[in-house]
Amino acid sequence: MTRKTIHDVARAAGVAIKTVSRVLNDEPNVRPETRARVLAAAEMLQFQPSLSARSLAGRRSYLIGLVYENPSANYLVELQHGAMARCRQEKFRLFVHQCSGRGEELTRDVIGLIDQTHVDGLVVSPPLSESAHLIEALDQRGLPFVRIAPNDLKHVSPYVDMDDEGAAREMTEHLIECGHRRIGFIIGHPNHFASSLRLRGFRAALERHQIAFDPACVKQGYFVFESGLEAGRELLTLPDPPTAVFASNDDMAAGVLLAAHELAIPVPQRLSVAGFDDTYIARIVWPRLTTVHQPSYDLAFSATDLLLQSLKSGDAPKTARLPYKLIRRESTAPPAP
Amino acid sequence: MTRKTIHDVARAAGVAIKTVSRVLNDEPNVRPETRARVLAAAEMLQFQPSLSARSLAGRRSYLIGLVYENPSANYLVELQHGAMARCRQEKFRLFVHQCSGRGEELTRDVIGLIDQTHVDGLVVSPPLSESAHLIEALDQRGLPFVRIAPNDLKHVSPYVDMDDEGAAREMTEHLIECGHRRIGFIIGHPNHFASSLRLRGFRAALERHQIAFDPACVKQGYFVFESGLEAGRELLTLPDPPTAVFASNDDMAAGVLLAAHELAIPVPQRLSVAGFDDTYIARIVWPRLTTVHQPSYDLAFSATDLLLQSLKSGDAPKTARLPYKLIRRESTAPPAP
DNA sequence: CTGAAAGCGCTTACAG
DNA sequence: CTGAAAGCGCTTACAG
Repeated sequence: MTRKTIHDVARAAGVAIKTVSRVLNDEPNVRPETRARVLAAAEMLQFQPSLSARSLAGRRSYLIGLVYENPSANYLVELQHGAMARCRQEKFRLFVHQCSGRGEELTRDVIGLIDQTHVDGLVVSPPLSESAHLIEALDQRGLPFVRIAPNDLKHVSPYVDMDDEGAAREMTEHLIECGHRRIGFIIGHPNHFASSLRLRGFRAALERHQIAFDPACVKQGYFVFESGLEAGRELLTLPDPPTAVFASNDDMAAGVLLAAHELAIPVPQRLSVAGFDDTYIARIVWPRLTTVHQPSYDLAFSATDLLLQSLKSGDAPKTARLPYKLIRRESTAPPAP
Repeated sequence: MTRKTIHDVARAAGVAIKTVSRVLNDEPNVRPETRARVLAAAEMLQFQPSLSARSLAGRRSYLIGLVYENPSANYLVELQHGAMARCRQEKFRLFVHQCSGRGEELTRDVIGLIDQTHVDGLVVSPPLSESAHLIEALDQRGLPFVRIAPNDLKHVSPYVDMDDEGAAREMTEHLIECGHRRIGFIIGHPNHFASSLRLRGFRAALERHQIAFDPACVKQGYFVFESGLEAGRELLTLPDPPTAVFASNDDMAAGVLLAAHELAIPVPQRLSVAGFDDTYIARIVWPRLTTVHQPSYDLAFSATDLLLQSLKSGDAPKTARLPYKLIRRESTAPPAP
């Protein structure tokens, strides 16, 4: 059962390999009936063009890379599947690549990926999308790439993002409207630009409602469960503890929930907890989390879409801002009287 | 900044390209000093061999495929990273591929992946590792593959697994030793062979301790949270509800936890809940889950290792059985008096 | 609208 | 121990 080649198809269809190539690549200048004959032959032989041959001969590999660092599993899988789904529509394949290192080492790692695999372009997820060193190297390399949730919006490369600041502001206002005045906040990982945007949104809501910002109510977290647990413990054992805590992602919010349970503080009766992202865990913890739905799948799908478009047209880069959505569940409520 | 080729390296080192090729592939018959010269030149030029060229010219692509269907995010990411880690050690790259369809359609999907990407071998995760149609097609194709947790242990291809039955038996005995006599069980997805193994282990423990098996206490689940929630509600509203529930994975156990919370049944005081897998969620729900640690990362690492070995040697296939571990946390305790 | 030739960057099979 | 030639399966650039 040896692999069929373009020659087999050409022979079966009674044409030259160039014609087969034309049909397969949807190039013009093939008579409809010739095209049909080639297609039939390819179908009959179950022909699959060799990616390596295409990649070596042509200037395109039909391969796209998705690079990431160390996001939470749920977020990562959504990114992957969003990007894969878009690739599949165009017969592209996706290389997912977990990067290592920072700065120069990171850049070397990614450039190595590019040189070895000949990917046509890259989808760069946060926080890699914020690495100035990497972005510069990619620029210099001339390889098309699209960033997800970047920090530098003035850069020429396409990107997709959501309004992190607005979403955080809206969530904070939800808590304020519930009647909370003393609200704790857990900042995300310092390497993620989104962290500062979410903090900014939180502060903006306080200001708008003329609630004083109390630094004691703000803790640094790292987007992981344990950091939320720890911050939660600290906040809830404050002399004057907050009646609500807004964590910058769901994992940390789950940590706050556990801290509350440990301290036998009922949620939401005596404490409201809000998260961010609306990942799987927001729906499986108890009580289920009020959170901001971040469209991770769509962000990746859309980023891949922009990448594919720019590969086709070489056009001016575009951007896309995707909508978020406040999801109210059982973890938030008015404070106890 | 055009890509460096083997010719550039050959020129810089003053040798023929064949010699560069030898050095890069660790072939014998190169004088140490020649080798050193080539290595230095490659390093200086930051040379990265083209995967497509290697793949097209040689019989190896240095590419491995990890195929999966639709596992939970945490499990999937562990598999991916385990396989990637082993690949990286050998300068292989990993293609992760989410399969679609069943039976013939599935097979076509995977064969398409093979034909297009020229992967050297496949790591086949459950439940694909149980698809007779796929396995047969792979056999016929002559492509090396390693199965994770297969159902057919007599097949000649290598596999890795863990003792699902023994683990389930041990967990059930833990509950029995706590003093539980009426124990609910939630079966995993019917397409997964592990589901029946875990059920078998559960029943074996009951028998061993002469506890009657009550079909009313056993519910069918599908390895997803919602199915655990539903099964949990049914079990806990039984006229004579169980004092402990053993779910075949953590996601479903989290569902049982939520059902208990809804019904205001304190865990573990009035209900013990046990899971299986020890994924991330086991540590973030409340109370944290007593569960079986399934070595997913290691399973994938080990599967990839077997695959790489068989690619090198063409040797007789091997198998590996990895150890599991009972993890006791706060969700299980003796029943209320 | 169609095709014959050259070449992508490597490895294989062979020669020395 | 080292190298010159042929070829992997496609696409590019060109010719008709």
